[in-house]
Amino acid sequence: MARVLTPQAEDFPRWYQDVIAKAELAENGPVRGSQVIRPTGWAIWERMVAEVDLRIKDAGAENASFPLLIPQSYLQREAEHVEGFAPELAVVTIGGGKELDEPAVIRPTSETVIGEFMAKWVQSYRDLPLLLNQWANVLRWEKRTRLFLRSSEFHWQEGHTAHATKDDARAYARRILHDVYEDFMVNVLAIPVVVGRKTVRERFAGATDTYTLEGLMRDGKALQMGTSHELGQNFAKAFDIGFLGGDGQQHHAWTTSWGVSTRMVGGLIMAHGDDNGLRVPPALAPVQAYVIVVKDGEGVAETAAQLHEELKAAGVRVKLDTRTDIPFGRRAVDAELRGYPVRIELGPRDLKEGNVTIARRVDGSKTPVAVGAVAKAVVEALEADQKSLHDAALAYREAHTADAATLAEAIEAAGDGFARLPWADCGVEGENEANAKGVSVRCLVRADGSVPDSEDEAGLVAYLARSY
RNA sequence: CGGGACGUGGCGCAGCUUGGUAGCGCACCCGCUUUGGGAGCGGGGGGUCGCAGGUUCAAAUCCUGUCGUCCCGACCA
Repeated sequence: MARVLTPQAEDFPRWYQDVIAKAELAENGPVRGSQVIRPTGWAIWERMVAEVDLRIKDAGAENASFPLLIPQSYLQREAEHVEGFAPELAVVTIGGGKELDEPAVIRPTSETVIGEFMAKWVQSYRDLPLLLNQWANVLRWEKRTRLFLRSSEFHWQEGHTAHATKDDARAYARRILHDVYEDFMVNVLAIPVVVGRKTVRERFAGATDTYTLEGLMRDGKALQMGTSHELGQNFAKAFDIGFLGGDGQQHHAWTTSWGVSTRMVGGLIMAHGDDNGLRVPPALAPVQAYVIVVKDGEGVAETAAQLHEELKAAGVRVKLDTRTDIPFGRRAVDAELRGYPVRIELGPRDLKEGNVTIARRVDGSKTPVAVGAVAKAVVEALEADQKSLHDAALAYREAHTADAATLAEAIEAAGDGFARLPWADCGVEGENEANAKGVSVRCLVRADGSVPDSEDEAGLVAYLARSY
């Protein structure tokens, strides 16, 4: 077979670009750092949106929409926040041909505008918690961009909540972290993640606590797949989000923010993809089953249409391909590039036996199945492949996670995956030293794997890795 | 923003050293033959060589600048 993609082992970054180009997921836009997400890529994102949105609503948050343009002065109200974002802001200074009295920044994130409105909407402790989310695009003038992983403009979901107490805010930030993000990543994306706490150095600008979910890509580098922050009372004070408590006193609210972005598409590609292209977990896949007519013949088109309907009725997301004017090999390779989990191949040869061929993307297997048994076989295959994709990713991560006794050892081990090192043996100095060598502390976790309340807790373990 | 590489039809590249006005593979269109892993043969369309200057009778080839892309590093979802 002709070589379609650069093999991962030969040049991983090149492989990544090849997959995106050949599977027609996305390409660069005309302005540097911008990206065009093509239908195949956007369909994947839409599925992510659907699954995450469902979980966000289960967690009680409501969707709303806030403006793209934010008065520049808003950003300046929270000292660390401005400092963190100032270098990457795009600022609109002219509108309708006239210089604006106050420049407006294109949102890099919406803590500030949303804070302004929360202040209006929250008066009493009875107005809390206020649980908001918006699906939006944001813009950060990135210096070095990569499709999906880091583009200037990207799409995401940003949740913003206000609570009466610190404990309630913390509980909610953690709830999102586990019940929305971790659940989605593990059960839908089939990507095992290390869930932990960011060090002060890696914390979000303006947050008091930042939590993260770190995935391991097939080149041994870590990817931050999502974050959830406790903002303490920083933004509440800056925007005067105050409320009258049951005690008759005025209090500042405690706020949180949390987000996942189109970066997850990049994570999906790099966590599961192989030398034949993308492998999309069935639970996520926009196209789970691909009915493909290999060759025309007696009753072939009819059976294909019938299977298409049957699978649809069985709740499978299915696509029918009857384009016999395009060689079969090309269509099969395309389907593999796009990572469709299951292909149902049929032509005269199969039908003569009363069979079709079920080809599975995960392991490349092909099995003849009786026409009448297709729906059941497909559903079973989808379920099994969801699991095997996850198990393979988990096995990969375990094989690429090393326990290190010293910082030097950890930096060495981080060349090929996660290195675990007691935080006590690393510390801020160790973190700086590792950073100088291209290795960062991805997060801190407790010995039992749970998420710490503070980085000063005893017995914490640091996960170090090279990262995207 | 620092270091390196590179910009030539949609994609991948050759041509540049030794200036003379553009070529190959894939893709695309038409026809026939094909169709069980990116089909074969024949015919055809498409680029002025990232952009802007300069040198020259003449520039894809030389010089300057600029923009962009990719890789590595500093910063981020």
